[in-house]
Amino acid sequence: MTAAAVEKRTSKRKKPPSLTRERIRSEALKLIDAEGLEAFSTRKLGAALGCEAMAIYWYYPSKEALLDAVVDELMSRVGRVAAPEATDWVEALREIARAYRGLAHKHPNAFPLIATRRFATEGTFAFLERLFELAQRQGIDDRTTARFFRAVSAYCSGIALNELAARGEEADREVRARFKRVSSVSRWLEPAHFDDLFEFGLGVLLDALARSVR
Amino acid sequence: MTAAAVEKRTSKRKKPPSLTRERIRSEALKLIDAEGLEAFSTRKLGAALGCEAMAIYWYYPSKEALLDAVVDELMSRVGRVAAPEATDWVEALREIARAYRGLAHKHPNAFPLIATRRFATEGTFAFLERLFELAQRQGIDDRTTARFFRAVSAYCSGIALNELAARGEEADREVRARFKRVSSVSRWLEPAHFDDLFEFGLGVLLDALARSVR
DNA sequence: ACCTGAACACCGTTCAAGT
DNA sequence: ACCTGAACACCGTTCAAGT
Repeated sequence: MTAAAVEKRTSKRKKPPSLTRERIRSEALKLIDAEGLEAFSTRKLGAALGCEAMAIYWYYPSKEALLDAVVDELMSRVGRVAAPEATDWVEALREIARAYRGLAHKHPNAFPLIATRRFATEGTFAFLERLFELAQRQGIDDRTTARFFRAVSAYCSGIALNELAARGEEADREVRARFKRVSSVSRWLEPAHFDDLFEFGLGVLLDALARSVR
Repeated sequence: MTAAAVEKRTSKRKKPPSLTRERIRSEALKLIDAEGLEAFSTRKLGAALGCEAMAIYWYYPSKEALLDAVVDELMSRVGRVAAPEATDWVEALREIARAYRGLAHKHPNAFPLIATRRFATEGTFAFLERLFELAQRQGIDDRTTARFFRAVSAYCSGIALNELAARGEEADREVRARFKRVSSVSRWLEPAHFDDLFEFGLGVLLDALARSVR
């Protein structure tokens, strides 16, 4: 497309908006990733977008609504990464659990948003719909689906939050040293064992699911 | 004690401070319970205590440190409620899990603090020390102790956060209605089933623990 | 030792105004 | 329709000063 054609196009539709909901949302996530949730503000986001902070309010009614949109995008990603298609429900749940925890590692600053916010946006529902469809095709009743889904998702949220909170816990090492048994057991709770700890609890839950499906 | 005696006492020690770490901490919790975490500020806390906001900084280095102290108090309470003395470790863990979830219901506004903050204060350690001592007396090795402790505590954090986030989720009912399977499974995820869902997942984890102990 | 008060560098959001 | 700019009512924290 020539420069003239572009010119003609853009001059026809009076002028395209420089902001979009998507651009704001993804810039918000980038800022949160870079500087943390506490440091994130609509004013800084405005600066990053090259506009006044108030311009954002034309696209989102509040900062809270914008954060919901960020969560929605991240949750949709979990759904895409772990497409529950060919496998059985136990394995689909395992993949999703891993992808969900992976999200916590990829976006440590944004993850607390997901874990504390209500799990009820468009993108989240779309993803759950496919997951629950698969359960039905496997002949798993709704109650069992609900129970294991809740157990696994709660477990993953908790584990991930725990892992994130453990960053910089070395500072507490001296106070912990005064508690003999805590020190002893804590050896197994260190970051080096995070993968093992996660898979262990997940295995316990999914083994029970596998037994109850058969 | 007569008024004169009181007068003599207080005049001897030049003047007792009107603030203490404990008074500030418990007033902070009261404010968070009443108005929520977002609305909580050092300035409002100052007003509630009858002093300038800045007076708090003589007792705590920052708002963050004060919130850590609030978490510490709440965690110590869980330890006291569920005194792991006479029972075996499986049942001790079950009681603690219930007490921990109970905390979320008693202090819904403060609970996210506990779940997202590092689990490493004086009061928390004192409580864990007793819990891990009990595990040792039962002959449970440190690795198994660590694995199940982590699994159960992560599960409880996640479940509790989930339950709190579900408050006011009725607003999302219309969007959920467009997803057939989500609607169907969600019937079992409603507040009426929260107790059942919690006990179900907890049971799965603790049954596995009971098996591995024997 | 314990607390005040002014000040600094921020917030989210409303609202009238610009283009 | 889309964005600006001033304004309002807040924040956490520093620091000098008071008692």
